[in-house]
Amino acid sequence: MHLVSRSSIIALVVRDSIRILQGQGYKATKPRKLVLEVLEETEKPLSPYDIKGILRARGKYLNHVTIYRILDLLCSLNLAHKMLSSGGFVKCSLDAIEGCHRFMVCQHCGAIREFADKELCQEENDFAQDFGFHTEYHLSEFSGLCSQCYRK
Amino acid sequence: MHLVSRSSIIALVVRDSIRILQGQGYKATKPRKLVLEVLEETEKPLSPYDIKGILRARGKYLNHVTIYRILDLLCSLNLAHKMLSSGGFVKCSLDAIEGCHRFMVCQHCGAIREFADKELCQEENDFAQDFGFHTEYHLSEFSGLCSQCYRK
DNA sequence: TAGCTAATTGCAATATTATTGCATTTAGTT
DNA sequence: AACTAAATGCAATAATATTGCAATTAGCTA
Repeated sequence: MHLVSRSSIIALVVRDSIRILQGQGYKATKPRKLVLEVLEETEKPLSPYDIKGILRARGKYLNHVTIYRILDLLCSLNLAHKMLSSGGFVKCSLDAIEGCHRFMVCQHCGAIREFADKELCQEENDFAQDFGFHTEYHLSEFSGLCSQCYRK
Repeated sequence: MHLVSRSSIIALVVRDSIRILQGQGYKATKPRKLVLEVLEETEKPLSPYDIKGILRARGKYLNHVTIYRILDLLCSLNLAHKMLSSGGFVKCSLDAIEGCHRFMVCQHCGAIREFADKELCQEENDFAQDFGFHTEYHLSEFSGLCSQCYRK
């Protein structure tokens, strides 16, 4: 039961991200909106050329250089992340805890989900601290099966 | 105070890794020993071409294709890992817990260290389980400053 | 709303990284 | 020493990433 449509959620999240960009002095350009939309819709790690292909299939053309630069920007602002497993990029959830990003990647359907957990995050930081290591940010990637794929 | 020399430790670790390879039916070839040595000595994430360069500087030549294939093999056996931050490869410590690898990467000196912690690992898996996610393995990467670089 | 300007994008050229099929070599065995 | 499957090297190619500069555009300002 959905109270709001998927597409309206996407539009909302994209708008939020754009607002963050603007808040940092970056412009709300068409290419940036397009890349954010694709990342938000797809929910799977995408390479720059994946994104280019998806957009082209919709009749939208973006130069690959532009996509590289947009992804760099999004990552620098923690609005996107580069995944280890695939090398692809994913959109971060906006409520992710600063400096701590935890992803689960389903080996079967490829879907990724991001989770924020303050406690676990703190514990990990403490753990590092015990080794005299001062953590700036950390990234955790789980690989396995999501609940739906596990049942099959 | 070192009771054993650094180089003898490296030799030992390399030999252990080679033994694991042989145990799985893979041959103990010169190129594989060379790549393992470099990874073990360097303690920093290295790209295939980094490895090629280091070896060439020592008068050893390996084709880059060979290095790619060796790194693939090592990763598939959990003897090496590809790091998120740099995309470079690092040697895994042999005592790392099955399915759970935790690295700390110093942003200043670039050194990486792997840590195994059964409890933290279990906690993370439980956390995933709560979301209905069944973890096959996970990888955690801390980025920050090591104790030495922090003091400066 | 037109015009201005810095930021952003597109383009072309190039560099870097990765992959493939096949001939040659080598480790581990007999 | 000879054999054989496995591993490496080579050449060609594909895919991915980067750079400098010209053209365009978003967000201002008048």
